[in-house]
Amino acid sequence: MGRPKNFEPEAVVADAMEAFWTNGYAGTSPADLAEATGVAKGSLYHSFGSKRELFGKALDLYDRVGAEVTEDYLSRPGTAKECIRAYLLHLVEMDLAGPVKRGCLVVNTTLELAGRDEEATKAVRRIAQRGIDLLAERIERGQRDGDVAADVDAMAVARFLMNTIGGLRVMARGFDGPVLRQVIDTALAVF
Amino acid sequence: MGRPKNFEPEAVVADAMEAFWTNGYAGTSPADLAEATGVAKGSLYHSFGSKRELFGKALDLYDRVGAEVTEDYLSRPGTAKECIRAYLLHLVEMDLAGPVKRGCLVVNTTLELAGRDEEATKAVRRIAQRGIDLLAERIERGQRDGDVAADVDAMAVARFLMNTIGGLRVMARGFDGPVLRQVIDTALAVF
DNA sequence: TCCTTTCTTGAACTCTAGGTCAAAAATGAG
DNA sequence: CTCATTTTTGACCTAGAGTTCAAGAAAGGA
Repeated sequence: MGRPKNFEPEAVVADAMEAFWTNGYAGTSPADLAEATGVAKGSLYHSFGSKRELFGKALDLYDRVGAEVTEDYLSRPGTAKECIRAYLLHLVEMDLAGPVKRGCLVVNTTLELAGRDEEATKAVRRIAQRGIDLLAERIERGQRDGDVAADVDAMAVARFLMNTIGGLRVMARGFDGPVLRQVIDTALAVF
Repeated sequence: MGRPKNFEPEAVVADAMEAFWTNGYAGTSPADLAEATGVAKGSLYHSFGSKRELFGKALDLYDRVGAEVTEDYLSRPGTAKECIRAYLLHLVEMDLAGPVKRGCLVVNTTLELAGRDEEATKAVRRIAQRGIDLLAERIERGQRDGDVAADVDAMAVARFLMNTIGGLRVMARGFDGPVLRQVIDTALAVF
């Protein structure tokens, strides 16, 4: 019973995610969130408790979607290197697609909140680790399939690739497509 | 004539740089700056015009010091790869040394302001480009010295290395020394 | 000495962030 | 229909950000 909700919480979280992604955590005010979601400030607080909690849900959503995309790219046909190249190129294209360069919510959050916000620190660390694990698994599969040399240290390369992704997310703010694609080509030469 | 300044502008800029570096641009209030520099708010505004202008000077100082360190490491004896490895290890050590993980002011600024602040966008882009140029020069020297293969694309590798540095600055927020050093080892295998 | 100039400082001001709240509006239960 | 329950909303509140300013202090020049 009681008055029914006027909005879909999932949709509101998605809208909030877009706002945080574009303007950062501190850069997104409750008023901004109200406008972005179409839900009044008071209602947002009633439903989500605080700006910080809503941000937590937004980061979770970002992570879920991102993990899905990663798994999709890494399970496509082709060698490990082909899959990973396609995945990295996709990330760069996404970064450059929009009119506003907003980078990656996880990287942005890492730099804005890691070290200052306990929960955010753990969250971004967990998300990065999962990305590394997915990459390592794909490289190991490549070794079983015979398209990656057996003496490659899969975990080391996976960590390196995650580092490269982080770098691309920074570089994408100031460099253009050709430069970023050249970085990808150079990075993939390590294995 | 007139009353003499009570402080050394350079020292104040250095203190302000530390504050911005630790807490970010938005995260550092005029009150914080007054405390960090030991100069009253009004005086800071009198001398520097605005928080944004003071930040500009702080970023400039950071850049000058950083370029000096880079040039120092790259001009030390040894092969190109040895110099660059020492330089990257130094960056990681600096990142991990302090009790607070503050990363790199340029990377932090890139993610916080690039795209929102015209001048900051140009500044970080210029700083990154100079880093790339210094790395490319050192690699070319390595080719002349015979310690880097002649068929290496120096500019491509330099861009890749700058990307790796950016990545390390992100990863350093959540991963420990051994992981970061492994990333460096893996990255240096490209040339 | 007095004047001009430049610097120093805390008080004061405006604006916004982040959050709370009370009153009104929808529901289903009885 | 009335009630209990839950949601909706803008008004309201407090704290702090970023900036301006007026009053005073420290110099050198006439």
